[in-house]
Amino acid sequence: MVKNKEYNFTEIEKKWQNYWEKNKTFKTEDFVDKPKFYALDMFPYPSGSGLHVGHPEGYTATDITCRYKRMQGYNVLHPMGWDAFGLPAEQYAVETGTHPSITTKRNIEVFRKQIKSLGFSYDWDREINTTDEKYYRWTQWIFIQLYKKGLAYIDEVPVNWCPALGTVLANEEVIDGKSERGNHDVIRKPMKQWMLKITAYAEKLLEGLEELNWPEGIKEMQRNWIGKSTGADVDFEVVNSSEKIRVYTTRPDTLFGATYMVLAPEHKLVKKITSQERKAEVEAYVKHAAKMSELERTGLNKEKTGVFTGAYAVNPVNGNKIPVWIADYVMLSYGTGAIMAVPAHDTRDFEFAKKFHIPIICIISPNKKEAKAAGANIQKILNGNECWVGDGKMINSSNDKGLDINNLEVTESKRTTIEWLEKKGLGKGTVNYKLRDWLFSRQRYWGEPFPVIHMEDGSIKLVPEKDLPLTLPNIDNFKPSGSGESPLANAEEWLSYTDPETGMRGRRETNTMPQWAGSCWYYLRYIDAINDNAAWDKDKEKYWMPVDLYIGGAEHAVLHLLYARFWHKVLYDLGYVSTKEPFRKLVNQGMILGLSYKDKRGVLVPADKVDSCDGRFYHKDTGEELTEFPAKMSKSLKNVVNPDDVIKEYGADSMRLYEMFMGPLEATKPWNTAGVEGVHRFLKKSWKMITEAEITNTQLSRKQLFVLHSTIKKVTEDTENLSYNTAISQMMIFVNEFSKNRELPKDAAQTFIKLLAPYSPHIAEEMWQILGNDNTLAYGKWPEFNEEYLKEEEVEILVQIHGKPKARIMMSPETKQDEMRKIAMGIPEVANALEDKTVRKVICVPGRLVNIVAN
RNA sequence: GCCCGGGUGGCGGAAUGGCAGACGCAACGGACUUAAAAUCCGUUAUCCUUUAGGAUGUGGGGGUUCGAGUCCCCCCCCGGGUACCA
Repeated sequence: MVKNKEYNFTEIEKKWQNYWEKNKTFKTEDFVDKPKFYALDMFPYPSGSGLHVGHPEGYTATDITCRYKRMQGYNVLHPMGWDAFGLPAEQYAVETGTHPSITTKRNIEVFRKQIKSLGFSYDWDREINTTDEKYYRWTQWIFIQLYKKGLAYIDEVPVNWCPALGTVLANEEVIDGKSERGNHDVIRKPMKQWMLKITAYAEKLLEGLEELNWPEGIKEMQRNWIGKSTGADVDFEVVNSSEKIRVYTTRPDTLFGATYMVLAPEHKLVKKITSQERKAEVEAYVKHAAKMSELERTGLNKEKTGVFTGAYAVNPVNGNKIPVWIADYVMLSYGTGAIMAVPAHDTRDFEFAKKFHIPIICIISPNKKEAKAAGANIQKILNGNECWVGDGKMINSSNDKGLDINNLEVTESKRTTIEWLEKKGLGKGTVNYKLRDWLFSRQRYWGEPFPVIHMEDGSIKLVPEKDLPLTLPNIDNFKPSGSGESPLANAEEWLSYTDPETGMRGRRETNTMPQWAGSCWYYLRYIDAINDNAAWDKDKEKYWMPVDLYIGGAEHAVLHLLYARFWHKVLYDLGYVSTKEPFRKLVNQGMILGLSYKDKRGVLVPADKVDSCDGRFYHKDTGEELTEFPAKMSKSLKNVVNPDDVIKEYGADSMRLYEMFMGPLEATKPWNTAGVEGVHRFLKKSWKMITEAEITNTQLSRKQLFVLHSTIKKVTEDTENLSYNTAISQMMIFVNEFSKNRELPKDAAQTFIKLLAPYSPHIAEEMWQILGNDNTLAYGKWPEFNEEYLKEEEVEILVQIHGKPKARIMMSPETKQDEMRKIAMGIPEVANALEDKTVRKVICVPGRLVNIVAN
């Protein structure tokens, strides 16, 4: 046994990382006869700036759980890969001419090295890379399956076109209608784009959420994104015209209050119904609206605008002639692109009607209680001078054609109105979703090419599956083509195609797929990462799916998770996967902030300008006292923490431990390097406890048994619940207790090492070896606790009078309530306090307290 | 505006409706040392009080309860998401 060795973490960590790699300790076999556990990390985009401390947070969490599960006898799948297509590499290529594949390869190498230095137990044989043609071959294959199922189509969709840059920009590259780079004008230009019909799965995506063990907040965000609403389509006849305007409304009950209509400026009826004298004004407005981006139309302009078309329509419930307007607050893309406006009961319509002096007719008498709570003036509402969107009873709502909903509540009147509309053939009940089809093409080089050829007769030909992958041509000019097409439009040779059978010529699709594509199914490829015959083996899929634990950032709450669920559901319907949902349990790790400093005026001070002394902070130059506060890590604040530096100074084990000890996994929390010091001290103390104590075979004291078994219990339960921070606290308590003595019972030592192993695996392996074991601890048996040792003979019971602590007394936790009461009343202090008082009630909680109510 | 989180010591945080502040950081005192670092021991919510003790205390206000950080109602503040979705 090697004794009194210093805790040389650098050496120990290198030694065990080499050992695991050489022995393929974490290579995962399929079909092992053990319960399976699939833990997935959201794979990173390998950026040029390397890993930041946010990445290892989630990775450490899954790694702890995986190591813990292995020790509990699970067959664990824990893979890692690279989401490596994307804009930054392409922009770098435009600037420097370096091919994105070179940048990507280099960045991946840095990322891999950094991730490996943390000692994660990934099965590196399953590493994937979305830019590898052996991978994207199958991304293309899935696209073909989507296409064949009728879920992929081409549509003319407006894109952010920047004439000055000659390129199409992503939404995030456009700021206030100008390009982020160069501040050039950006206009919306329609282009032919691939769309995926995610709307066909809206209902399934909504229903599927029910069965998932996901944070309620994320599920709610997805529900809102899908945005299901029920209502009715209603037809309004246009006066002096054969046209009808169809509107979608969630409030068919308010038809009697509809005093005007609004069409989206792009609505196809606008041209047909506009009167001669209004034509010029309407056209000008349409032109103006077309220039604005959707964000400008919706987000920024609070003030309502619109113009009257000169046309009138007939309200189907009462025959009233109502004016038809156009306004940009109505979107073509939602519902039917036209609305009936009920200004008395819709805030947007109310604002609009006020501005343009359109009549406002109240048809709901507000629920008095609700109106009072909302601070509404009922009289003003009834007069049409205030808007009421709450509940109430219908008024002024009957006609002579058999519809009378007066005095009905909202729900009932909706139902009655829809029935009446359907009977008269004027409308029908419908369901609508906010969810829109997914714009699936990008005018970029660095993405998956579509396996599609546009033939000269206008037809679309798919690249035969056997000819996949369709690889990216090797080009050297990554500048945009100038036409709005991707740089692929310059790859003449690659573009042209001649059908080998018919001789017909065609041109390849120049769009590429968005970054989402590769990440939509990567969890399936890990299952069978090097299969050249199929995207994955169905039996392996059955064995491993679904993912049991998926950890990643909340920024992917909606899009990535919704898109991946969509593809998964399609693959399920096609019989390629066996589960309806891919990710059973989802956890979002919180953001890690840096510590920042500001002076009294609130001016931020970069961290390298700050001196600290006695727990206070001062400006290096001015000496002014500063306040410390958490803020997002940024280069300008100089508060970015690099994991490499932390590992160099404290080791990977300390880094892992601190990432988890900071607070709950889901919480946003500030990084404080002093905290790393704390957990590092704990590891040093553990090391000393094991290496310096005399390891004996002596019996544990009762107290030691209690601490040992409470520690097993707490670490087991907390690890199970992903409450890693409190598990670590308990291990600290253990070490504090057991390092008091010179002697350390071997059982306790070995048990502790096992509990620590998932958290700080390198030091655990080393200490395990020091105790004379020669196998890796990776598959060691997880300790179990014995309830017997958790029982205490005597516990301190609190005696309260009126809920105020009065005395404390030791007794067995088994003591019966009557007995507790008797003992408590017998305490002199208590008896004194109770003199000349009548005891009204005594509450006895065994093992806890006695509360005496007296007066 | 709406939706989702969250407000607990100097700081990160802990607490099945049952003694608020576990564990860690920082600070202070002490031991060891020629000294420092490291290590070890102790103190540390606030206020009053010499001690003993007392009062206050989980963003604010009400409520339920013998008992509320925890449950209910109202309000304030911070973070994130989203935006005229008819």
